Formats: sequence, structure tokens, C-alpha cells
Amino acid sequence: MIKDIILQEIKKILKNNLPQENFIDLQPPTNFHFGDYSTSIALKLTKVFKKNPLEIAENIKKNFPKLKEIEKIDVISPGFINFWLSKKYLLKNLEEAYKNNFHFPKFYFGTNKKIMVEFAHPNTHKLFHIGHLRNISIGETIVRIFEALGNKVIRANYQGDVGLHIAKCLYGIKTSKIKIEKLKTLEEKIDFIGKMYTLGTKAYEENENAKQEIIKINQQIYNQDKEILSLWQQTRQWSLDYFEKIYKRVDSHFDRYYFESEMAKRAIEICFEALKKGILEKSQGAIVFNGKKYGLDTRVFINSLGYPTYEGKELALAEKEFSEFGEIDKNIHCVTPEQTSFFKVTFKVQEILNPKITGKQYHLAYEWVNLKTGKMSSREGNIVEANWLIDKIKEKIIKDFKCDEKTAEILAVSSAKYSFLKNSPKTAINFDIDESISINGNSAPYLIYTYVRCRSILNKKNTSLDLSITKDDSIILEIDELNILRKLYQFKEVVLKAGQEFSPNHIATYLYDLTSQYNLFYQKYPILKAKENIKNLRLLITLTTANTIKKGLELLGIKTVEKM
RNA sequence: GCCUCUGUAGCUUAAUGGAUAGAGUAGCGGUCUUCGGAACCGUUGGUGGAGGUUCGAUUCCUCCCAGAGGCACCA
Repeated sequence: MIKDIILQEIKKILKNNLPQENFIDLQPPTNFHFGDYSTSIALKLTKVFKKNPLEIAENIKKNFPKLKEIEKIDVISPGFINFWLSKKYLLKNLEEAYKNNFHFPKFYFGTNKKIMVEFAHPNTHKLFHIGHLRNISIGETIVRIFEALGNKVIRANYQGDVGLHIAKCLYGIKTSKIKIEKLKTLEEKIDFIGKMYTLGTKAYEENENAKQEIIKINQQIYNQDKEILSLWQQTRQWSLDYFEKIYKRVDSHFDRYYFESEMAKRAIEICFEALKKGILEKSQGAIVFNGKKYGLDTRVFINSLGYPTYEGKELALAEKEFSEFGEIDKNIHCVTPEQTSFFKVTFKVQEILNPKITGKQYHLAYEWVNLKTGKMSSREGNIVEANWLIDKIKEKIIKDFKCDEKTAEILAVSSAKYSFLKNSPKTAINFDIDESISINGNSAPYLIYTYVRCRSILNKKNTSLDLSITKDDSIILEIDELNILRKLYQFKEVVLKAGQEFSPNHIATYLYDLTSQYNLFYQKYPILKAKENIKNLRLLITLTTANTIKKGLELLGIKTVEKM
């Protein structure tokens, strides 16, 4: 890539006389009138060389070789060096985009070129809410970005199917008078489970006998007791069917489902082995990890009743994840940040048990989705279910734009996913339902609308595209055209950055900028009515923009439509 | 009590040790007898507070204020 060549040349000129590796910065500036790449190396070297930064910059400019890719180099006070790509190079760069055959840079975490992304993980017997929707949207795009960057990616989903919340729900069912055989549709069943959970939770808090009964049910679930087993299995399956429907709706799927209920037995074995080796220790009847010597929290792995906690089960999970698919370079856990302490501790224990995985576990802490009115909680009864939100957006699209149901479905799912993905995963979102239903501005429908518009023009052209235009650098470009070419050039580097920084929002922001630029161009200049060679160029810009939008959205896990 | 994270325009948010802090939305004012107006343009408005490091700080450091989360048998 030209970026690496520029870096190499600067290094050569400076005779590698640098304080450290990677000392030279080179990035696209925030504004187009500072060129395509910019570096502040001269400013940084002022102290090292004890020279005026402008002098250093001018020296680099003077000694920089003539390259056909570089049109000009500017030195600007107080000492920036800006590189401008040549028109010829920008036109050549369109090739991959118009052929719709993108070759992204490679980026690996290790030599195996294989990673696991663990995401979604809803709990059975509970609703799949907009927090899960954010999770699955982020996880899905992380998978696709790293595949594009050359990795084999295993999609994993760790679903909680044991625990007190389920005991509460089953208690509710057992004490209610409703016959579950009468429930017909999946929707009825899921609604029923939700209500029974509320019932059980209330009983747990208000009635001591009920509380004891729920604790007993919880243990029965752990022990796969016959008295509860079939009810647990049946209701669990309802949840799994419901989740599967949602995964399909949002265009996700998984290679491997892990269940918490499968982990208990092996968890106990591992914990006792670790106890023998002195990694874990006994304390107040429980088995714990004393994190103090590592600056970590102390956490319980086996509780005093002899049951493995979430921590204990995580050891069994890691053992499976790191052995079932050969060696993996990285295991990315897409989980909210309140689990940071939990992961620090369990990762440490895993590394002591198995030094080979040191540095391979990664907690991608994406933030919460809160409601503007406060935090979501089952107690408050203000859980916003993912399906409900998508349906609301869909209704609005059908009402406002009278498009068919199938198109509205795609646009609604896209809209919901994009509204999460355009934000950094590290930002806690204050969710407003009315705003989220809005489909103007920086939204998926805006991007898709632009794509459709491009397709519509391309379908109207009556001749085939003459691509020789990309080899003709005598053509004179309008500034708006040139800037779209410059923007298109950035696409692949943006994808790389999104991967390196675990920030898919870079892709979303990029697509929005590209789309806005195209719409301005569209507004200002005729395309089909332009003179022949200009028309060719503009159609080419239209085609490459369309392909880039489509590819970019695909990396975000978002589908496009051809008409809307 | 200890630890971690966060604080950007009325609201939702982007970016970064650098150049004029970028959008959407809401408000106000415009464009169009058009290749798809789900569009385009203009405009009002912002880095919680006080210090420090730096040629340069919204970004790094210290303190203060405000909020969120975590810290032993929940998941």
C-alpha cells in the first residue's frame, strides 16, 4: 500500500534516526484540504534534532522521491507535511470497487489466522431485549470485519439456561392455574414465560416459603432432577426456538452453542484440580481464587453448597472453546463492562492452568443500552424487546412510505442495527424509542436510499460502461468528483482501522460521509445528460459508490434492497 | 471504604497529543417544473470545574464536582 511506501521513504530520508519504532505518524487528515495523508513528524522531531520544524519538513519534502502515486507534497506551518494522491492513482484505485471484488488488508492476532467471537448470549426464560440486539449487532460485524481482514472466524454463543431466574419462572408456572398445553403459538409461550417470571420474582421477595421452594427448584435444575426436568426442557426449548427466530431475523447464525447447564460437572473437576495445585484455595466453606497477589478481586468458584458459580463454569467453557477448533489466536468475548472484574479473574486462573492461552482471551466490553427514562429491568417492567422495536420501525416505514412488507422488514432490521452500530461500542446509549424509530439523517434507510438511487441511474443507462476512462488522467474533474474518488480510496483502510480498534462505528461514519458526498454531487451535476466521457466518469463514480455502500453495509451485517 | 469507567450543542452523539471539535435531531431560513424530495444548501448552538505537562490538550497527569458499574458464595 502507498501508505507503507510513504512511511518507508520518510524513514530513509531520516536515516532511521528515530527515538523509537512507529515514531512516524501518517494518517488521513480530518479535512480534505490538508491532502490525503498527513504527518506531524517534523514537529515531533524538533526537540530531537534541535532544529526548526519547518526546516525539517522542507528537508523531507525536498528529498522525497518522485512517485507516480503522489501528486504533490505541501509543508504547512507549524510543520505539517501533507501528501496528495495523484488523479491517476485514484482512478486506478476504483478498479476493485467497480469489479465488486474488494481485497482488504490482512490483519491477524497470531500465526493461526483463526479467532473465536463469542456473542449474543441471552438467557433462556427471559426476553431478548435491545441490549442483546446491540450485542448481536456488534458481534456479527466483528465477525465479518475479521473475516474480511483474512481470519477464519468461529461464531460462538454461550447461553445461560440455569440459575435462579429460571427457578423463579418454573415456580411461577407450577403455582399458576394456567395449563401450558393450551398455549399454541411461540409468541403466547414466550409471553407466558415472562409473566411467570414476574410472578416468581414477586413470590421470592414476599414469601419465605416460596423463596425456599424456588431455591429447591434451582438445585433440582442443577441436578437434572426428574421432578422438574421435563418442564425445564420444554420451556427452555421455547426460548431457544424464539432466539433462533430472532437470529434469523437479524441475519446472524452460530457455529457452536454452549450452554451453562453443560459446564457444571467439568467445572467441579477443574476447580478441584486447581485446588490441589494451590491455584484456588478453601475459604469459609467455599473454593475461591485469592486475587490479592495479582491486584485482582477475590472471587468464588465453588460455593459452600458445592455448586460451581459462574466463575467456575467459565473455566470449563474456556477449556472447550480452546480445544474444539484447533488453536485459535484470540477469543473475543462480547460482554458488558460490569463483568470486567469477573473476566480479569477468570482469565488469570485460566492462564495459570494453561499458560498456552496467555494473552489470547479478550473482553470486548461494549456498553449498556439504557432508556432515557432510566435503566431497563424486569422488575420495572420496562424491558424493550428487540422484536417489538423492529416491528415499531417497520410500521412507521410502511405508514410513511407505503412500501411492501418484505422491503419494510429489511429496512426496519437495518435501521435498528445501524442505530447501534453508528455509535462506538464504548458509549453507553441513552435510548429514546421515538428517536430510534426516526429514519431520517444518519440512518440505514438514508444509506440504502442512496444505494437504490445509484442503482436506479445505472439501470437507466443504455450503453455499457466504458472503463477506459480510468486510464485517462487527462480528464478534468470537478472538485466534488475528485473528493469522492479520494473518499472511495479510504474505504479499505477504514475497515482495517475498524478491526484493529474493535470499532465498527468507523465504517458507519465513513459510509455516511461517502453517501452525503455522493448526494451533494448528485444534486449539483447531471449524470445521464452529461457529455459522453464525463457521463462515463460519473456513471463510474455512481457504480463504485453503490458497490462500496453495499459492501460496507454488508460488513456491518446490514442488508440492502434494490428498490424501496 | 477501596477499585474501574464516564462527563462534548436543548436532545442523541463523532473524532483526535495537532490544523477551523464533525454529524444527526429539534429551531429558523432557503433550493426544485430533476437522473428517485426517504434529497440538497444556509443558519443558531458545544469539550463539567480548577490547576499541571507540551511547540500544541477535548485527549495525558493531579485535585474537585456529577453520574454509572464492580469489590465472596447471583448470572
